[in-house]
Amino acid sequence: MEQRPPHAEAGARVLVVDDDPTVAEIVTGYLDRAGYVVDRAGDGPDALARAAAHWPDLVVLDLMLPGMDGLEVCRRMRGHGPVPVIMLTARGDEDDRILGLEVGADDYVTKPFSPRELVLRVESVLRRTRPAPAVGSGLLRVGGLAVDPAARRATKNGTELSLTIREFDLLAFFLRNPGRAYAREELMREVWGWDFGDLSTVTVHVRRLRGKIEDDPARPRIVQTVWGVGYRFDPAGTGEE
Amino acid sequence: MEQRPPHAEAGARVLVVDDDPTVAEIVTGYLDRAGYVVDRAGDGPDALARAAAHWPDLVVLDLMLPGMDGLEVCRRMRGHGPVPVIMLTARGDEDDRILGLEVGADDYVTKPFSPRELVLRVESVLRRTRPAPAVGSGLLRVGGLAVDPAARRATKNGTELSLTIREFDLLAFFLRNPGRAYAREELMREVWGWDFGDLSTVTVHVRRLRGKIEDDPARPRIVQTVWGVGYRFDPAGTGEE
DNA sequence: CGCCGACGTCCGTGTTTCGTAAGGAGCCGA
DNA sequence: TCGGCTCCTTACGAAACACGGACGTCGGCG
Repeated sequence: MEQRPPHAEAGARVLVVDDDPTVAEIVTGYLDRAGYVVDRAGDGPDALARAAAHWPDLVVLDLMLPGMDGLEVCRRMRGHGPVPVIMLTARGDEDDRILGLEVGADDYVTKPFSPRELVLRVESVLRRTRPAPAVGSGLLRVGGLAVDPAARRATKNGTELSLTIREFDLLAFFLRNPGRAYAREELMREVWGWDFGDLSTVTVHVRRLRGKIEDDPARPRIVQTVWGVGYRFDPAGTGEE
Repeated sequence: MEQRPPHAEAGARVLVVDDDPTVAEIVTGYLDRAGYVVDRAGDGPDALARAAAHWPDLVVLDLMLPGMDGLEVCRRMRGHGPVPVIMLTARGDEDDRILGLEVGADDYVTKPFSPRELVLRVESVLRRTRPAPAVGSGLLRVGGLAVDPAARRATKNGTELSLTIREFDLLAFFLRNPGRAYAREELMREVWGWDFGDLSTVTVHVRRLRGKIEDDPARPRIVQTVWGVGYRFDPAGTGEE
């Protein structure tokens, strides 16, 4: 009995975010049997962390979450890269629907829902967005720096850089948002997905990144320090060709 | 029937380089229907010649070409001028990806690919490489002075000013409210966010700012003193060009 | 089990920036 | 011209800040 639906992309990665263990369990079970690789998260920060570790092909997102709500999670996720999102909303709550669509959800399912319906929607959205997982997620290139988010590779002037996960994400974020100054808090939120924590963590990772991409790490030109504010990625600092 | 997708840059010129007539035909067809002006070349020299005749806005380049290969074509093309390039590579060939990164492709598509995906990538790259002119993006400009709050950069007649936080905020406030006179109390409230404090603080910072932006700090023309009142930012004083 | 890399945290240090004080110069009205 | 008030200028101590080095932990891998 071929249980796998015709359009289930083999091994597409789905991240399920719901604070209700029962719901998450059922949904996970169905998606798993449908042939997807399923990851689970119980709240917003958890979701962002897991997404950072393994970028999902689609996110099933409960609108109501403890702490950071679904809209916020969706917005931040989109900050890292384009990803289709299916929202789970309270029954017939029109406001929720509107909010969901505004924030850019690709579809929504109202509770209570049938798990089979959800699976169908997942398939549908994946089919719809499949040819374009790369709109905006293509190669990032600024000056002599190139980052390939899909392959998780980065090069400078043609030579490959060996970056750690954090360094890579940090650099990728900078390439996606060149020229702007970011406070450590923002970087911590956008790259780490944390709302709190020691900000010196950011400082240290910036230093480590600099050590790998700057010609003279003591006098950085690519990732500049904005005194009293944070850091800024300067496109002009990347050794142009 | 308006077939043109919303994001097609009107009449952008795309050069398709592929030695396989079938592939070239299909790609050309899709790009043409998407609203682009498409040119075709079957090999390297041909591509260079056509590029010389009509410089393209973007090149879709097969990596495998008879004679001169895609990397060489890309390199030579770049020698004549900056142009975005999308590489067509063999499926999942990691080496090709690396090569694409090194040689400076802006994106790559692995064969076999869906023509629709290619069109989306073309749009994406064109959108990316043609950054919208920063109009209404919060950039403040008066005369020769320019302040970019997001980047936290300030320039005078094109040369960068190195301002401290307070100086920057002060200047930004002035640029946002030109021509009006402000009491020290107001500046302290608006820029510092304090309702109390030594007003000489404002005086000193105004002086420091003057030292960095005035041609002759002893006879300030940009930030003028309004006797018995406070200070006024005078647009006419900014060295217009 | 031990090794090693990645990560987050902490601390000492040098530098930058800030706020205030104080003396001198400038402006204004009598 | 003089006195009073305002503004300019300089200087300085204190605080804030960024940086580099180092350490302990955790997890993966041999």
